[in-house]
Amino acid sequence: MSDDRLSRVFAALADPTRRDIVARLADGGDATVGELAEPYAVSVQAVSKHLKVLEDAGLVSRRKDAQRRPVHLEADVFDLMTKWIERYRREAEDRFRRLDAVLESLDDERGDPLDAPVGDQAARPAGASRTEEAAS
Amino acid sequence: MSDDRLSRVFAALADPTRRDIVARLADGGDATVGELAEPYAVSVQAVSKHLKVLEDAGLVSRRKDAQRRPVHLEADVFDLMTKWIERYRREAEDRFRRLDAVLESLDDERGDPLDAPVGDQAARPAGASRTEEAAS
DNA sequence: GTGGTATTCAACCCCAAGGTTGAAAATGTG
DNA sequence: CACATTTTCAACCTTGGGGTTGAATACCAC
Repeated sequence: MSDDRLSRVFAALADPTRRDIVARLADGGDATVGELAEPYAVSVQAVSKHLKVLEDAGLVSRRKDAQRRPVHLEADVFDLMTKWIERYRREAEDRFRRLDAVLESLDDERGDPLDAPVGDQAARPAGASRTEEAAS
Repeated sequence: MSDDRLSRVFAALADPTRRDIVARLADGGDATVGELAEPYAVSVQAVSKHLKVLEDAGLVSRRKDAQRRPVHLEADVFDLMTKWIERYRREAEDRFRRLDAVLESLDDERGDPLDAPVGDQAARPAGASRTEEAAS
């Protein structure tokens, strides 16, 4: 469970330590594993694991510099998230606006509400209209 | 670990089924637990648990309508995520621009690079400048 | 080559996450 | 009241995530 890209990204950011690492890379620039591990109470190995998670999610990449592995933040992934979020935020707001319109029209002329089958609050269960396919 | 708000939100969205539920609420409007569970292969109880996770994260709320519990998408949380993402995306880009400037100035006059201690690519380990406090 | 430093690999705990089934709770309906 | 419907609660199982420690790897410095 959770092997698609978005799942990995969200899962990676669900951990405060990993979010903090991202934050530090964002305003501190690239850093080595040791540097990144220093502030935390946990072992270097643990941080190394965290970095692997971030890497698998595509949030960071590791360069190779002698025995050091400087970690670099890949800002592109943010776009992926933003896109997902914005898409559904938008839809939710649109639907909301449509609902407002319906309520208004109901209030006004007290008759059949346009064409949008919005909401169905506590009315008949509708039952068949669900669209599928998890987020692209 | 992971009891703060953002952690719960990201963790909630790390599951494809839960993301799908959010997506369906976003463009289908409120729906009951049964309706939401119908498309999936899993039990209704499992979906009920998913909804609890979403609710604890503040992504949805449940109204009370007889024995049904219509689920409603709380679009506000999206702002929280967007804010977090945008903040660090911005910083990363700023840092990037600053780096460009430094490289440019190095290229130009071949001397001490302004004041911003950007990047330190493979130079001395710097060692002490890390700022703390995980994302608010 | 010997040694020190930086990072990962491997084996191992512990516990929370997602799933199951079965029963209980809450509420409309004959 | 008896019953069907919708949802949650409770107990349980299995898997994976985050942590640990100890060894292996890779590289620079002497």
